[in-house]
Amino acid sequence: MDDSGFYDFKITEANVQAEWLEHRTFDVAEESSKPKFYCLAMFPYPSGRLHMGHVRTYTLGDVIARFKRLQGYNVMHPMGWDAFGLPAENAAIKNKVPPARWTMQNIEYMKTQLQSLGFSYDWGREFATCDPEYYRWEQWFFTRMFRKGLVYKKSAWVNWDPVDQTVLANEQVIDGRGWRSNALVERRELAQWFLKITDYAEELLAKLNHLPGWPEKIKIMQRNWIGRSKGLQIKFARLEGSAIDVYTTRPDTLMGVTYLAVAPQHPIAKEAAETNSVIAEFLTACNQVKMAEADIAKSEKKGMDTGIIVQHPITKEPLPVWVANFVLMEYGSGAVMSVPAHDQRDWEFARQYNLPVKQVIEPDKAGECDLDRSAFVEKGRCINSGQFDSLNFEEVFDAIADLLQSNGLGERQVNYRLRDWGVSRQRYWGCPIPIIHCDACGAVAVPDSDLPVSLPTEVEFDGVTSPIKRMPEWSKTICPSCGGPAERDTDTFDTFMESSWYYARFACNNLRNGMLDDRAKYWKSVDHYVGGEEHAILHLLYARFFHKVMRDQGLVDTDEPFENLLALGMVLQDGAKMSKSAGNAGDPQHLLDQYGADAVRMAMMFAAPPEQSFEWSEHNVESANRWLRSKLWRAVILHSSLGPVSTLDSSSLSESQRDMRRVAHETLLKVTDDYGKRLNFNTVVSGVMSLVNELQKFNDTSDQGRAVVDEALKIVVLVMSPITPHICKELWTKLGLGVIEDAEWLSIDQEALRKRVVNVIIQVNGRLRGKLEVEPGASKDDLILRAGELENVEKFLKDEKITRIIHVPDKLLNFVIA
RNA sequence: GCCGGGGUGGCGGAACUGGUAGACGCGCCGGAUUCAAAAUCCGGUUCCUUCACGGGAGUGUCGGUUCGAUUCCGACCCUCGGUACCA
Repeated sequence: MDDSGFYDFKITEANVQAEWLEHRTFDVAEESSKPKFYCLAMFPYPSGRLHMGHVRTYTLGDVIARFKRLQGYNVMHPMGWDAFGLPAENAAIKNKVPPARWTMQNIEYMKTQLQSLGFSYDWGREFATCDPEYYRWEQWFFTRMFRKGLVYKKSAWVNWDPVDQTVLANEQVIDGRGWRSNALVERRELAQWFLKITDYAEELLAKLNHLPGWPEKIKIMQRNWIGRSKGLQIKFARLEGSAIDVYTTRPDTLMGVTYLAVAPQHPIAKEAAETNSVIAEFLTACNQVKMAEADIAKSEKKGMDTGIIVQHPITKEPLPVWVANFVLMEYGSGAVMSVPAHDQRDWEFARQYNLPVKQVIEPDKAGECDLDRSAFVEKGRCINSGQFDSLNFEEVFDAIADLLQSNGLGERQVNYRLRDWGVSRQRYWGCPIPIIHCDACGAVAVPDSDLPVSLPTEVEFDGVTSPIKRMPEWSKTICPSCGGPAERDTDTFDTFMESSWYYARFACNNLRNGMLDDRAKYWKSVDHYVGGEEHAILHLLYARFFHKVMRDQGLVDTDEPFENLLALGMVLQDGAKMSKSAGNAGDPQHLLDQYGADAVRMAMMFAAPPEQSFEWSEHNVESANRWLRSKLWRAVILHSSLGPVSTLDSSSLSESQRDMRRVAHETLLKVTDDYGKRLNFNTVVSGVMSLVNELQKFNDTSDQGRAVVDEALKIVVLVMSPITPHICKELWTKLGLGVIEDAEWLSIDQEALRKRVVNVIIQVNGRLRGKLEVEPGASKDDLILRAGELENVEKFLKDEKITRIIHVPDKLLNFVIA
């Protein structure tokens, strides 16, 4: 680190990080004259070691936080741990370590890794979600929702491993078998707690339109996920027994229904199975596919006639009821009316089982409609529909809705694809559900004074049964309502619960007597949220839901948790995402040791724009390290070794000095836009590299030449500092500019941007035929004259008739010939 | 299956509003420096064609709009993410 030449990242990075820690440089408080800026990257699951996906997320978050800090904001940039989850249980089985201990060890190690990457966190705000001081407020909040009627219990299906006698996550079911036992999984029904997220469906949908800072693609995905639709709920009566309800968005095709299809889990299917062993076998087979929509949708479509007959609500004709493996019990009422002529899936099913196809819609215009080849799924006009013939979609929708409504067989309904959020997990390593079951009083919320319901941590964990399910000393308790003997709920929460409100808790992580206080109102919503695109739906939707419930509880006073969202593409390894389950591929540690944090950060930022997925290659770290020491470091050292610099006098510069200065300010303009608006940090790096290349060529050691270099280097070091903060802090000092964390972003000199000459391209029929270097603002006529003199242009215009000449000022001249 | 992305040299990517395709970096090739090496520096590098100037082709595939398309439109192929118990 001496002025004679070499840059030793090990010494500089260690010193700089020690200084940040010692001075608590990035600690932040609420009182400030500056505007607040809350920058947050999705906190990690402490899986053991960081992988390159983490490095990408946290570097991007850090770059934004540091940039905003330089722009004069009071920046909160916290970090914590999403500490509950399945991998801890898996590790506990494998290594015979209790999940809590394994988790805390991981946190300890990963924290050192984050610190060695030089992130500007306010570590005073750190917490882990497995800390009872955190999850007690989650339990408290759940009991508020419970009281408000936002919580209910119903039975729901889970993957059941019949050998290990345990519930399996979808991830743990591989090719239909339990991952450890290899047994064929079955579905089982269990009583579980649900949160009424559907009560907020309308607002969750509507408020997407008030999130201009979110990528359009994420909003589209959420809209589709919520899946609002307008349709009819229709009753198909049976001769005996209760009617079957179906929901349809296409009542215009009601006259074309030829059968009904119900889910294998539908009561009707079960009823049919009672007297028919073949159906019973079929249902068993259907229940051996795991509980994942993708698997259900991809499996071969199969069905069976249940023998049950229903009546068409208008024609009163008898219709058979089939059970079909592709009908989802969770959506709508678990039964659908099938219109093979106008629904592709029904059409395929009808062909497969020789069910009748009845066309009731014809194309409006002379369109394509060949029912021998496929269903006609577009909207059109009714035919073969009796009284509804010739009506269009809207007309028949209303006519049928009115008719069914008047005879009590149907009603208009707005439906959502979004389902209520099942939060019960039959696992150990999670937040205990604060409910007590009493034979006399039913489910009773644990009173505030008894919170938290703590999870015992020193446990024997065999991976099959959750320890708290076989610890009567833990689960046996007294009913808070009647004082009689009662039992605790031994399920734990879905870990998405913890990550649905952690961002708010960072504002007041040390609050002992409440979930949130006024500090959460000071920090308001997260200004910039950074995280992987894989969270586009579930995590982000659940957090949006929680935020609205917290708002209605008076805990926060904004409508949305995340104002701006940066949804990062995946860091791929061998074409797939890096993850805990993939064995923590891509540990950055050896790269940090060999090339340093700045090089790792820079390589990651340079590799690709944030929203794009890319295949990680370690090689770039070496070249980043090379650039930092042999280009950046050397340029500054070379410059400062020549001694003091005089003041820049922009009016007395030579042409080449003015050009050099223009490039510097153009770069500043570009990177300011890249940082602030475009969020493309790869082009920040390439822009700075270009500028440094230009500076190297410039090589002007005159008085004003050095002043130009001095200004340019100041720009280089400051704009690189969010990405490579350690070396830039050192170089900022060497340029005699003080403490870089206290610096302000530089302003652009508009005068310096003015161009002496511009390049105008000359085209013939849109093809490049020549170039002209002219003064800015050259007229079209002038350009035509000078372009005609170019030999290569003349060659193409000779003997041709020019029909048009297109002129884009200071850019292009295009001769159009016949 | 469904929803949402992506596809540009040997590789990562750039081209921001329809206007010079391939910036910047890696790799590779050639050279300088060196006793030699490392490090560093200089030059070249989409493909075909040409001694050269130049010309032709080219941004997943096919088609369309336009004076001009990586950019807009249509169809298709491949690939990645999500698909409600991985987080």
